[in-house]
Amino acid sequence: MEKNKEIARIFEKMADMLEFLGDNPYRINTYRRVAEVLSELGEDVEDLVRTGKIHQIHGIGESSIEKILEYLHTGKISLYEELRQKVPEDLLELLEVPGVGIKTLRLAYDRLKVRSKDDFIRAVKSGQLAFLPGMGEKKIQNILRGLELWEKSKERMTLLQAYELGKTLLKHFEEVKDFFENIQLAGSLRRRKETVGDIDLLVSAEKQHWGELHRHFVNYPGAKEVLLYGETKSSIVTQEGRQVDFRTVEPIQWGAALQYFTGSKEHNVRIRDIARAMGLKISEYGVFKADSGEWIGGKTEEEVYNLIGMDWIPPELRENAGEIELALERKLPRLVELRDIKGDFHMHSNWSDGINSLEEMVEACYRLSYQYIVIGDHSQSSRVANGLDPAKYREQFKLIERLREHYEPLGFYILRGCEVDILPDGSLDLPDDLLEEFDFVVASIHSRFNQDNTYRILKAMENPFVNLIGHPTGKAYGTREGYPLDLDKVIQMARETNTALELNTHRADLSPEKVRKCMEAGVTIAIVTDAHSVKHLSYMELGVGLARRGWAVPELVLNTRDISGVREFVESKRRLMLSRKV
DNA sequence: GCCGTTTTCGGCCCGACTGTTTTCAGTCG
Repeated sequence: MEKNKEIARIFEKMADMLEFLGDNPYRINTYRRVAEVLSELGEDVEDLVRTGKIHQIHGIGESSIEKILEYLHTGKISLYEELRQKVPEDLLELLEVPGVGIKTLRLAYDRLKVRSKDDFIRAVKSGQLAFLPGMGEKKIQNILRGLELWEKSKERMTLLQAYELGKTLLKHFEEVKDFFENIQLAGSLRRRKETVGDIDLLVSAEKQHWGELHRHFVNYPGAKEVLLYGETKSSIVTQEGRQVDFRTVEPIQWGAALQYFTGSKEHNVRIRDIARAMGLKISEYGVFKADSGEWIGGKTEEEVYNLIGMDWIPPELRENAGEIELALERKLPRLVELRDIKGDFHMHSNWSDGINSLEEMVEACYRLSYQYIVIGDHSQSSRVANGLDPAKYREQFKLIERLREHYEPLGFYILRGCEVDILPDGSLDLPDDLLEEFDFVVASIHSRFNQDNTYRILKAMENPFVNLIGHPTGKAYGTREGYPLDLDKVIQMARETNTALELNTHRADLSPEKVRKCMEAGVTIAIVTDAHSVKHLSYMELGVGLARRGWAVPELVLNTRDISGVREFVESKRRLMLSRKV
């Protein structure tokens, strides 16, 4: 799948370069679309070429196939090489900076002879850019703030990026699986922190294989640079500029090492304190008696925790935020687990802005052994997302009806759903008589964030047919802060109206702290992928991790209910709200 | 550059917000 990513990246860059040169916007758009399709494709592009299936991929035409073939044969795309002669590639990296677009870069290029990233940053900071037309005080401030944010976002990756990179690394080690016993991603990725600084990869193996394992690690195809290459510890920097630390330990040290490298630091400090008070010493090599230095355990994490008189603590809770006290009392809650999840409530098909067809999404969820799914395409006012009008939804109902005939006998239920826009005044983008026909309704704010968002969401929750508020705070990982909102009021209303709040894996919204607030208030959450392709469906595991980080228990996670439980959830709200009306 | 039960040529990329403006350009989702 590495090739898919490489080619997608080149198409993305070509689109940027063509835009810089003022090329046909539709052509540019097409290149972006090709990049998107390639990176979301569930199959290896080389396989698709071999089987000829590449010709059936929607959005990739003859001209693009030619370029793909050229790349597969020669490792290059001549158009890209030509463009690199005309456009300073390095400058275009700044498109990632919020508030900086292609026109601004072009303007600086033409008028200030800016040719590189550093040139541009200098031009902003020295005040030169401010002399150009359309560049007022506020715009300059905006760009400066954008640059700051951009620098910061480069330091840490989002959990999603870390997760993907981690999975690729694990796959890389499958080739040498005979040489080790255990392998795990540790660190903040294992704790499911929303942002991750670097990746920690830990392996237990017999000492004689360590050399081979480290050699395999530094030969990871995605490595750009080897920082460190030793017998127990090696580090690389990936193409994307991410550091990965790799460590080998002996099988008998596995639990202690995993505990040590998972952190957090604050958690481990407390753990070692408690051990010391018991006359013990914990290190990455095991648990020892402090006086004699005798090894007494550490093969598993459970053993480490049990030896100091507490229950094993789920990694997501290891922040010294009350988990240690509860583990000592053996009163930790039973957190939601991936195997509890029986369905997904929020996903898109190519009826709106998804990549895959509805049929493909359905089949993929069936294969995940879910019991039910909700198709939730965008509603009409989300024009960018190609939102559906009532007639389109009714057309989709017919398709769902047909699919049900096949899947329901297999015990798999397709629920009619939508992601309906909450309009600026808090009303919904679809009429009640249509909403009533859905089996499950997600309502979200997508635009006009400067309105009274709290009021909008409260009002939406009063609708008897709205079951879930989509990405309730508007936050998206490190990149977007979220709109102004009184979440406490939203939580209170959610409880009063039997409405669930969404934990959106795609955006990491709700954040774990906010999940915890919901749990304390007894409000039900739903963990959803908001999948726009088949591939995204697999991120459920991450969503569960984020929920666990928010101390989520299965009783308050809607996806742990079976189909009749979900139907009861929907029905009970309708009954409740209608009874209030009379 | 891609696509097609209204089209094999002519659509596709819409609308809000912000900041710079006095009628609009750039960015973003």
